[in-house]
Amino acid sequence: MSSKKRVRHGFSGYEFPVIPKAPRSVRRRHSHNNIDNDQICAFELLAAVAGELLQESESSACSNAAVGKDELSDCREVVKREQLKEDKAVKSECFDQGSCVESAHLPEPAVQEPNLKYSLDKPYHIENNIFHTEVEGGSSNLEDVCDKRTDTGTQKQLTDDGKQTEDLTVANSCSVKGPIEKHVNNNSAINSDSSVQLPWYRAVPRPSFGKQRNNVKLGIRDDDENSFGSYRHNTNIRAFRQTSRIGYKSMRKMLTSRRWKVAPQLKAGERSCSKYGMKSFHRNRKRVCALERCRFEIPSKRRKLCHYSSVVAYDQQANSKSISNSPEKGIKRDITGAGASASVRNHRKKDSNVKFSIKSFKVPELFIEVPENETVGSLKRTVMEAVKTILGSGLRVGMVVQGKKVRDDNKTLQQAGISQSGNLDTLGFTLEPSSYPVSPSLHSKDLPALSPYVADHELTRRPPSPIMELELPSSPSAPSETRLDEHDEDYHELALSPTNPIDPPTDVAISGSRALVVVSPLNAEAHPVVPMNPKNRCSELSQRRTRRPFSVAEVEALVEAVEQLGTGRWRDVKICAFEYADHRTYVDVKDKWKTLVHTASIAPQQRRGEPVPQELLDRVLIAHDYWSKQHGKHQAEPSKMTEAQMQNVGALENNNNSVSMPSKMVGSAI
DNA sequence: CTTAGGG
DNA sequence: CCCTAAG
Repeated sequence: MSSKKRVRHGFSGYEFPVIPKAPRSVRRRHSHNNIDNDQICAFELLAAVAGELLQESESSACSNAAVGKDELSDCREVVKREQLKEDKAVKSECFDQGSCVESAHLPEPAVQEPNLKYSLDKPYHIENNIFHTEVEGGSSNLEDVCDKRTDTGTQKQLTDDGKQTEDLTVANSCSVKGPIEKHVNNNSAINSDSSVQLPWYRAVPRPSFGKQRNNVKLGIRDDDENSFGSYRHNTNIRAFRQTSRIGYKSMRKMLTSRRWKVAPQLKAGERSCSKYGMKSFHRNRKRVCALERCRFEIPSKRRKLCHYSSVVAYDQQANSKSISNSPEKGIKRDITGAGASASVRNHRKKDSNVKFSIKSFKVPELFIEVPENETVGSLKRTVMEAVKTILGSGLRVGMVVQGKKVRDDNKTLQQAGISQSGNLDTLGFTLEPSSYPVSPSLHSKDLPALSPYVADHELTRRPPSPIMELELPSSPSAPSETRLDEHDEDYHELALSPTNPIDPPTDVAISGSRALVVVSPLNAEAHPVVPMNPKNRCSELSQRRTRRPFSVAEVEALVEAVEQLGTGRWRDVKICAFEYADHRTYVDVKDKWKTLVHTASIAPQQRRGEPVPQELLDRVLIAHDYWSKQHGKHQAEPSKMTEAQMQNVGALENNNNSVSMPSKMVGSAI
């Protein structure tokens, strides 16, 4: 553990941020009371949750438990073989799509200890992915594994640490989803085949330097757009740029592109897996292992969706089911006549019951760090601790209907849009830290990331040091928070938007988040595990980014930037005017300019939203006009509007090259 | 990745 | 704001 500390410090300035940036919208830190998890059997907890949700379910846990074991076992075998066979292709595939998913399927909540342990041990991504087929033993060193990986030659050359990381990254690309879906209790309208499912974790060792190279950081997190992969690319590609802070977003796109490039490489048959595979999987209740899982992800560009628990609706009669809330749109519809599946019959509360089964819950993301020379066995234990921690630290259930969080607990299901009419396929559940005070208003805010772990993702824009330090497991309650706050302010969106008051503090959440750092007291080798708060992304869904109207100040900054840079260099304009406003991308800026031009050209009565001073609009038109002409003409010199031009109250309709600008002062902005 | 435009 | 074709 002490080594951890050392390492983190080692990653000073030169290092990259530890945690990827958060989704564009909804960036918040979350609290997570460090309810000194009394080792609450996570699964018991889940069982409880499931129990609540399953209105009439008389758990068929016992049976499931037994079944689960077998299936897991089988699945694992299959995975292994499959991986051996299709190794390479799949690996890159999975990686490219950025969804190195791995999930440990934990049998039904009521599972007994032995089984529990078993299932946890087996399907771990670490084993199935990182170590792939080359490592069997539980005592191998991560380092060794790395070497082996690179030796296979299937990955990129090991030229430096970064590369090595990549290798590892690629290696752990496959996922396993061992669906355990045994419906034992046929009498129950609601089949509680619930199972705990770890997210499609992906473990990505972080690059390291010099002495620190002995540590491997595994960002094990919920498969999502915010991948360490993104982070890594980001740093590699743009580290040299001051503007790397916006890299995340860019990367996201890049990854998307890569995914698309990969998809076509699949064989026709494989490609269709996304639908066919899933379909058959759910329909036939067959096991789906790593490879398939990977493929499912490929066509999906909907990664933004969180991994909600899968909900299966049942039609007691037909015994048909449909999985719902599949992150992958398109799949969901294919499953079956989803509507029918939710139909309810013969019930006392005639036609008013909603029946469904929660197939599985996904565990929030985890952040793990272990030394490179860590043993596999130890890492497994670490992960186990992480799981236990996250499950035992207090969870509550969140519900999502049609992509939206249902926060009002007082609503009836009907009011929430849940009825037996068949829309259950839009229903999803999430597990969230129960200590986190949900505030709808706060949720959509773009809060500064104060906590390295919970805030996750958004940190790429900041120097890494503070993050590193905060990872110190030994300082869960350290004053680091304050530091972060201060630090954050420096990097937070500049005071460019007076209309965007500093987001309300979320003390509870913030302070609580730090408690996420957990040091297992049970295992000497255990390492700090930090469950990443799932809330962030889960609440975000795949919705478009939250709308952020440009404030007048921002508009002014934009206008000024355009006046100087022109309308063809949006990236520069963005950097110039919104350097610290991470939520503004150059595309946003460009779009805004577009609308500004439009706004400026229409009657004031037709304008909507916060009125923009006519003065600014005038400047918009002028600048727009100016740059338009510049382009058509001698584009030899990308000259910016000179002072002279700006000072000149010239005619906008100049035919010749001498386009001039009015006397609006450029430097008066802000 | 950036731009430029349509949606 | 999103998505994408182009560059």
